[in-house]
Amino acid sequence: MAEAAIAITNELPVPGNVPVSPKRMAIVAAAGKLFVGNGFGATSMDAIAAEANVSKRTVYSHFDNKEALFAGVMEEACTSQRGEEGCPLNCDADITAVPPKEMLHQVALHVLTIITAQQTTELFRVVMGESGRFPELGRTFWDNGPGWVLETVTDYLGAATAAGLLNVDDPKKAARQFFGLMVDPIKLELTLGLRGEPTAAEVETMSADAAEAFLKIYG
Amino acid sequence: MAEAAIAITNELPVPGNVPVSPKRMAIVAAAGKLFVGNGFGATSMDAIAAEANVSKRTVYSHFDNKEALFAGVMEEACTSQRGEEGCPLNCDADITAVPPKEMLHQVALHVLTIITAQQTTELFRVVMGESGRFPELGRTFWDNGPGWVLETVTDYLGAATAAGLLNVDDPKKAARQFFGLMVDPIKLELTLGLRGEPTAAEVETMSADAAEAFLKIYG
DNA sequence: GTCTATAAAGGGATAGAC
DNA sequence: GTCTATCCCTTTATAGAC
Repeated sequence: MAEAAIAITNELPVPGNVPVSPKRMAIVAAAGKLFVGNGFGATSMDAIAAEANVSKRTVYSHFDNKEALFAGVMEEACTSQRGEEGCPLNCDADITAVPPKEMLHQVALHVLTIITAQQTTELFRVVMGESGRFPELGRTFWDNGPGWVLETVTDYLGAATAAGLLNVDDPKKAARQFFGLMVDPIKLELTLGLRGEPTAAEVETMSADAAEAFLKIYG
Repeated sequence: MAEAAIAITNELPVPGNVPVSPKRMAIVAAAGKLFVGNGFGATSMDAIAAEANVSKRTVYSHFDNKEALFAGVMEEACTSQRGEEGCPLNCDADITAVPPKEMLHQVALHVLTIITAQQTTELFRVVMGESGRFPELGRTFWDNGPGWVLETVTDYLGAATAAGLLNVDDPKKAARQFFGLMVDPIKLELTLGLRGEPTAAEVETMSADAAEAFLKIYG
């Protein structure tokens, strides 16, 4: 009986067998669209309910208030954009089998492809704008994005140095420098709306430049 | 008669003999405080008028609408924070007389001191959050901040290479790399509220590291 | 769980006197 | 330029029926 009810109200089970209400998903999707488009303060719960084709009372039955809904949207967005699977540093193969230049190039390619995407930029804007008022939001974003990259690269640089492929004295500092060489100031220009998403060729060039510059420091 | 009226209504003339209404200044200051604290969408014109101890009608007599007021706040904030005067690249002395390492160190120190300040971070958050909806705002911020730094550093790197002090083939690209080595990912951590303003000693270390790393690439 | 209806408050913008 | 007073609309959140 209980299982039948779950089957009816949850048409789209997600991996891990966690049942997610389709109405809840619609609300989160609608809220995400409107928060990104209009900002947090200028988005009304009315508009979210209308966009989700759901009554306002239903919104409040899933989320206690506007802030909780915002947090839900960001959690969803962050986890759906992590993209760990495609990362060259996240495979099972021996990372020291690939030349560092090639490895760093691939990592930069992966990271830049994700963070220069239009959708990422729009999410980024909202997170930046609201992280002053939602401290936990900044932490969630960091852990699911830049923080994860830094950690992963730090580990790689340590391993590559241990294998004699690189000459990195402080892997943490070096990872931060590589991060800076990759993303700046392109990320800033994108966020400020001063340029559009780069082409694949441009991303390729930026990645190669970042890897090359990094190797001149630690090669 | 007209001069007398100006003298009465403008108690605080600014350098350049441009008279600025004290009420207008109060409005801009109040709006800046509230926009930073609550975001653009969640800040009301009522609240701004109250914070400025001014009637709402007075706000509308100085700024046509909320957007115009926001633009005014950002223009003021950007110009007041440029800090060009203290920049080592903006003095009259011969820039090639100083060793590049020392010069880059001083530049990084100057830039990092400005952009890691609490006030800058708070402004930065608002600009990021709203630049999707106010394209001109992103441009204004860029021109008065990062864009100016990049341009200035690009010029310096070209001059230093011409003088035989550096070996920079592409000054524009190199300036962007120096920018990345300086500000990332500390700027991101600050914006996300994950850490507080660094100490003077930390800024000093970051500046030295950036200059040192850059010279390993182009020294 | 979901809806319609509504309460209670606050939003942007304006009119007209001084 | 500045103020008081106000229009008209939208907001968040809740009540009560189904």
